[in-house]
Amino acid sequence: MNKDRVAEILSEIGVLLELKGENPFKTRAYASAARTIESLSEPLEKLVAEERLGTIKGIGDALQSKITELVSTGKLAYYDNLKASFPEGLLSLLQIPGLGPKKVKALYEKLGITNFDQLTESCRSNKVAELDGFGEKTQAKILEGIEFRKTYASRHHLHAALSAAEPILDQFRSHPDVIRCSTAGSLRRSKEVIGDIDFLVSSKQPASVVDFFVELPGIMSVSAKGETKASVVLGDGIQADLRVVSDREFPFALAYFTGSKEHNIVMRQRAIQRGLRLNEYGLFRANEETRDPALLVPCATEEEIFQQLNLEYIAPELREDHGEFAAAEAGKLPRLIEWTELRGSLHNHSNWSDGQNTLDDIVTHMTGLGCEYWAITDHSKSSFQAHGLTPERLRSQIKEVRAINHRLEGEGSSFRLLTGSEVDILSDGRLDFDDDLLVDLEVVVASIHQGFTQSEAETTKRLIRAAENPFVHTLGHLTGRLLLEREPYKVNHHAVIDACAGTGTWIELNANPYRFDMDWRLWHYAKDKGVKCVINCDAHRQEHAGFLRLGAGIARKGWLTKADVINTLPLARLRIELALKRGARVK
DNA sequence: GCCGTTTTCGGCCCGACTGTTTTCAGTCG
Repeated sequence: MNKDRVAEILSEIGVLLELKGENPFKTRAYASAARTIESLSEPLEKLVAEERLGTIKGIGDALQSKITELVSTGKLAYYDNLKASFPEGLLSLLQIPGLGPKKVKALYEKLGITNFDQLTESCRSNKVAELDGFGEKTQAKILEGIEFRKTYASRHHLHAALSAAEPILDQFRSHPDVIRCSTAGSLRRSKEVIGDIDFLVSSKQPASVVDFFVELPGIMSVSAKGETKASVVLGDGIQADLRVVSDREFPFALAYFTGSKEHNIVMRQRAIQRGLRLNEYGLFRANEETRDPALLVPCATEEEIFQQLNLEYIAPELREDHGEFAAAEAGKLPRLIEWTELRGSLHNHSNWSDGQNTLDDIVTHMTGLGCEYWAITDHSKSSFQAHGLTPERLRSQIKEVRAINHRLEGEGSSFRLLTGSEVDILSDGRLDFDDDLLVDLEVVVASIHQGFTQSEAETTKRLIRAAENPFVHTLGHLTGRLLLEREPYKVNHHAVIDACAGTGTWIELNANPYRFDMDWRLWHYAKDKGVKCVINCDAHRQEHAGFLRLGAGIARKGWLTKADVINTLPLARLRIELALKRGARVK
């Protein structure tokens, strides 16, 4: 039983207790313990074995004994009994907007509703509207929610949310009543998957801005609209929320709505410890909730709020309560990488395998973007589905790349293509090409493309074996996950990272927004082990060069700096590192 | 269920909006 599964069970216990109508603080204790366990940096088994669980904040006697039971026996009687007291599927009803634990409880107890079909049926026959606390509108909203859920996913890839948000932000920027504006929430924190888009605006005319927002073209429906906030559904099914505040309140509201929730809780607690109150309206010298301007500690920017709480400025990407407070207090926050520091991508495809563009097109486009280099790493022969290259075709591609580089040199261009391969890691961990071919390539990325069903131990062993090949520079997309589509294959990340630390092998941060693989939560560990990151586009068409920006956002979430990322190096230095990686093990 | 320089009980982050109510509970972020 791994820690993710333990966290999942604790979090589910929290929800089930809510459905039971338990003390909300008790349910919160389970939810908070789940988050704590999920973000542990050392193995849960070790903590349990050494009986150190109780030393973790938020885990007391009761949770310690439950987690110990889970980890050592793989089961938890308390959870099994609790789960058995509710019908299967009841929890899924919570996914409908407007339905929380209390309403789901009422639907279950009064009407015996346990699934979507029964709920639809009861709404259609008007039974739901007759319940206490429900009404016509609630009933209609539930039906709408069920329908919406069928049509659209409730969560979205980062690039989809960004492309929907940026034009709207531009509209706000040019609106005369808007003073300052920003996105907030998970989008601003650069989370890999976004639930909804949050906009924050400061204005002296909030009503005018709210009206403007709900009237924007491309808005499908308006779900809520008040004096200072509104919720809409955009054309592509993404929900967007707007909040309008005064300009004095803007930095406080920005910090508040950027979150994360966990981060905010700590911020508030820090304020309370200093005899202050922090909310979305300000930081106040008071012991109770207030909005009294006379008590305000004025802050013009987010930076000043952090200062008042004796913290270094914490970048939005780090606001997950994953150690940022300890570092900010000690003045030890890293200077995070900027996407403009990236100079090229070391894992990309061309029309030689499954990419769209010719080598010449790639040169023109990437030169135009200001890149210094671009590695061509088409698939290897076992990836039939992707027209993987045979050794012969790869040899001719190497010749063509060299010819192009020769031509570029003659033209006085400093841009270079790099020869390479995304070589398949076969089921037993061997590579799809022999070493005598790999040695002739400048860049080798090794990735898994088949055999997803192997056990965690087998896949881990496979990756480690690939990492140990001296000609491999980088392990590509470690888990093969496709966000919101395909589960990652099971990998013991820590073991793979440890192995890479030993061999000097780099790990890819695949910047394709469907992948963002390796996950940001693991980079801090990799960085501490001295493992370098390569932020790769895995580009299959030239527009994918834009993924570099997204990848840098994810790298920032992983606490990475310019020095941690190989492809911030200028070409000459990169070539030295590419050679050193091999030279360290090959004479 | 957790926690403690307010310490073994009594707190636990808190405000906006909606819908159902007629003063507030539930949901959401």
